[in-house]
Amino acid sequence: MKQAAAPASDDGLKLSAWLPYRLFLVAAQVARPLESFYSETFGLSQAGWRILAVIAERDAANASEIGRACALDPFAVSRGIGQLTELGFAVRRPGKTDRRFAAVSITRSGRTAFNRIAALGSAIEARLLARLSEAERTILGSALTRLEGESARIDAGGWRALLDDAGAP
Amino acid sequence: MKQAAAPASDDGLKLSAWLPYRLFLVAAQVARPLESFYSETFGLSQAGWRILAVIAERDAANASEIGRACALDPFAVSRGIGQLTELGFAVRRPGKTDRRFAAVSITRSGRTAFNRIAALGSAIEARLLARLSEAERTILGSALTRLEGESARIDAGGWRALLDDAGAP
DNA sequence: CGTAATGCTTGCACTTTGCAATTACATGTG
DNA sequence: CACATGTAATTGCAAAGTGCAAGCATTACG
Repeated sequence: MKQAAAPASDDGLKLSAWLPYRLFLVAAQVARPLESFYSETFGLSQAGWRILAVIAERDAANASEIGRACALDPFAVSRGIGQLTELGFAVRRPGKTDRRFAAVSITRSGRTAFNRIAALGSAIEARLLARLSEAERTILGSALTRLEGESARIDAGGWRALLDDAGAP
Repeated sequence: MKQAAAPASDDGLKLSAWLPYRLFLVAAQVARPLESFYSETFGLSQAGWRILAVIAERDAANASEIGRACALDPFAVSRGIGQLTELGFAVRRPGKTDRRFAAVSITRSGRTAFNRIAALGSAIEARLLARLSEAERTILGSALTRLEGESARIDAGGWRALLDDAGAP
């Protein structure tokens, strides 16, 4: 049997031009320096950072709220919170009315850490935005809102749904 | 010591409005159905899929070219190629002139698999693009090109560089 | 030739992840 | 009021993935 180099492309999907990959690439490249900062400075994981950012803007949250807010499954949230409490960046307290929902909130030192990371994060965002015109920023913002919505629907539908409706509403 | 909920936000970084996170979110949500498709259908890993996509558009590539093309370190590339050859989706042949550079190329069945995955990928992209106007697509495309460049520079510079030049060229 | 450099692979320890089972609590039902 | 049922969160463990030192094969250079 031969099994060798087939001539050239059949389907027109070029990875480097495929929208999801391009989004991923920017996100990944930009996440790397940030990640090495918070991981070597605070020993924080990616999930830990995301959760920290979420509880920094709410003043108490339960695990499933956090999960929804930063696209993390319950396991990851639980472990992330565990890490944050170990580091002294968050506290868990049993919920007021329903004690199954533990209320997680950020501590003073958690906020300090958050602010240091956020400063870097803002610097990164500024660097990116500097490459865009005012008009482009506006359009990108509104386009992203729609893309977020659509991608959530795509995710929820699963891959089977994608093949059926090759041309459906 | 008290360590409890601090009042509210200090630094103005809202995760859900932070550009890199928004990009990541779309990319991640959209990648999930695709990933479950190729993983349950072909037993392919994420790295495997990326490499497959790369060798589908070149007709022979060495490991470091592949690595550069899809942002994977040499170890991951090596293992990914290993997986692809085990699945019969790629072949390694010693390089023509310099036999340290093994030439990796896609097989017929690899191309078949690629086309099936690419069909799904294109469907996803189409769903996303359908949410944008023609003008938006153009602008998004050109903006992404610049963001890719800038994010590569940010990545290369590391986090120390980001704090220094709070206001540099 | 022999030594160094290059491209890639492998083995092994370590970390992360996915999932079943578990705990803890709340609520509805006879 | 006991008891089944449902829900939120956690934990233990196996599987998968990752990072890195060391290895092999090959080429380049003195």
